[in-house]
Amino acid sequence: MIGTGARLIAAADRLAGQTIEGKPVVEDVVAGVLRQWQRVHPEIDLGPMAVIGRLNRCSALLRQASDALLGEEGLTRPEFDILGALRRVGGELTPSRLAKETFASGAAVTKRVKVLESDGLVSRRLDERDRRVCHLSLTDKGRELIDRLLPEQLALEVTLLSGLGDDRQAELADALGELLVTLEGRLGGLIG
Amino acid sequence: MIGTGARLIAAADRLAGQTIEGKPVVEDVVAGVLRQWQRVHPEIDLGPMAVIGRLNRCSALLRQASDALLGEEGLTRPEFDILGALRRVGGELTPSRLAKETFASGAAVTKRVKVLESDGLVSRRLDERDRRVCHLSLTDKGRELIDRLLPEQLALEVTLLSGLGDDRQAELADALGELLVTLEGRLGGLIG
DNA sequence: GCGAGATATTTTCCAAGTAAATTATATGCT
DNA sequence: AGCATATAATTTACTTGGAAAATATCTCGC
Repeated sequence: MIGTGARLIAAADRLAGQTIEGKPVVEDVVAGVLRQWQRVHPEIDLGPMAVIGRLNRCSALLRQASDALLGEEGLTRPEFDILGALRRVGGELTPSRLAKETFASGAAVTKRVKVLESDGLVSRRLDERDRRVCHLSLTDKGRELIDRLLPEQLALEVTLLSGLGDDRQAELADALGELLVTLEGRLGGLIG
Repeated sequence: MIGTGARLIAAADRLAGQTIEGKPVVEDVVAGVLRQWQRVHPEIDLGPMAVIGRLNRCSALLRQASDALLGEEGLTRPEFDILGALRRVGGELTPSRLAKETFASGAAVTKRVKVLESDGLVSRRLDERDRRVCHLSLTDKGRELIDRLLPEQLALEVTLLSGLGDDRQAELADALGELLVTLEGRLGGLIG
């Protein structure tokens, strides 16, 4: 039987280049929503919705696709994020630091780590100086898993993005980075 | 205690990517993540993560900001989405149609509508032909609320996006729309 | 007209997340 | 030293969302 991941990649492949002379054959769902609003409230400027509505929808669809891939491997996305954070920092993290790295609450990290520990993917070391603290790290099994999954995940993402040319992708990354800097500056203080 | 030292390390980490000439003086959080991965796996192409990581993070921050605004009005975002869908279609919707419009499960719609009905924002009309079906619409109170909230929401979004110039916003909307079309094509059918 | 199956909605049950409380420990002030 | 306060991690209590079951009704073919 063929896996969901393979099916996803096949589906994404089939989508690549579904344009005529650079213009989309069909408009995206947000365009329809914008048109509906325009009919009801012609006086309102819907510019922000054209950006943010699409951003949210793209995010949701991309997330669903990669959740499906991770699901085949028996991992949830938040668990994957924890393994990823531990891998990319290259050493140990405390639960609270891990919460910041993965933008999650402490309680959520506690629960996820408990599962990952019982799966033998993460191990815990107690701090000698400060007995409130513990240090989490990947086991060999955990490192092997994330090192196998990351390329799979990226390969799926490549196909998901392949409807856009490389230059367009770079443009997107650049604009989103610029936006993200201003959002972090504005909201980071307020939120976390 | 670990706090002071760890905080210094964290601060140093945050500064690590800053450069003085032409390059970004402040970078977004995803840039730091990419740098960490690059150190661990220099052979992997992280291009997709530069796009998708930022996309997801922008989406999360924007959502938090507008959730906060809606929270002040006593609404959740999913509830707002339901009111918005009913407003923009300009008439009635069945629960199942509403579920499709708001990308939610039928069960979630049932629960949300129950709350909105008890708040006097949504009303229900039974179909005479087909007694399985009902038709939902906004009450006057519901329409007034969404008509007051939508401009507030858009005004907030304008300020959130104001770090980008208008041309850059249009570029973003365009690129995201192109991406969204390809993602929806058959991925939407396959997954959602 | 009457089953068999299809469809619309709701309900049930469970998984997962958070805020707030709790526990345990460390730090700072006097 | 000793107590008030701060911090790290976990636990608890509660909320929300979805998948699947349940309910109610319709439609089609005979």
